[in-house]
Amino acid sequence: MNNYLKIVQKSGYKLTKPRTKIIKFLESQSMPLTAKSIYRSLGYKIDLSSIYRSLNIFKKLNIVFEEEINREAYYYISKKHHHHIICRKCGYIECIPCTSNFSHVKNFKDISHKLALTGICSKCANE
Amino acid sequence: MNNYLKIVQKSGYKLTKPRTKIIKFLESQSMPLTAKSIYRSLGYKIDLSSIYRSLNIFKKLNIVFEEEINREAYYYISKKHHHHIICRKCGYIECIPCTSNFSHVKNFKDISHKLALTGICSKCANE
DNA sequence: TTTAGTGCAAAAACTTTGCAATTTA
DNA sequence: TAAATTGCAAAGTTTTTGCACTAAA
Repeated sequence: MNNYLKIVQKSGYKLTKPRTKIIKFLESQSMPLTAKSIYRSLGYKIDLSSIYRSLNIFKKLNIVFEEEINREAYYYISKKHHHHIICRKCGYIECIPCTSNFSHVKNFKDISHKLALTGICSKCANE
Repeated sequence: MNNYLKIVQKSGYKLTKPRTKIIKFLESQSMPLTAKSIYRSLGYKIDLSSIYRSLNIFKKLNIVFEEEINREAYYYISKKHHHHIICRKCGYIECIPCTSNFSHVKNFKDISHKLALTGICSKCANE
């Protein structure tokens, strides 16, 4: 069985149809998406509140990662946390590997971070 | 006159009492604050919508910088952009200088970034 | 005096929650 | 069959907006 689904099940959560559909859909996507766009992509069949509930569980399990863009949460499924840069003009997105673990920050343990990157992509810059 | 106030005025904005109060208050604070906590700190006398409007102007003028924590906007006044790390247990905040300009990210120009850092402070870690 | 800014009330947008009905294990 | 999960409706938050009144230049 799909690895992510196994993680859900082994963590004591039930493997329901909505959860399975959300995970399979996220696996087919390479870029971060809002809860609403997942809702739309799944044909409005799974309730938005259930999507949020599932995503919150997946976040806890480190299956799904969240980033914030303009005060909106975007979600992506991945084995490892990374970052994205978004074009402020056209919305084009690229992945950026995560380079820093912030180990240079003293006085704090268990540091987690979110990076919101925006810019103007080369296509838009040449227009 | 206060430097920040001068910038507001020279940029063509009127130097109103609410704007002056917000700037002076932010100058007295060393850590980022939400709009609501500014509202509260100013005795609920300046309307929350005016606080948001002012902050949005100050952001444009690069007087005030914004960061997002748990989908909430935090604002701080500063000559230069920097970062903050917040303790997930007690809320204690420390400043972190900004080290990367993301010039290694190719394909994008005019890159701007927001970093949301959380961790467990040494005090909470020893409890 | 003219224009910009404020306060108020209401709206908009995103996310969470309570609860009865349904599904999983 | 017991317990967890879903859908629905409603509420909660944060942020924005329209408009008449007020204040700054």
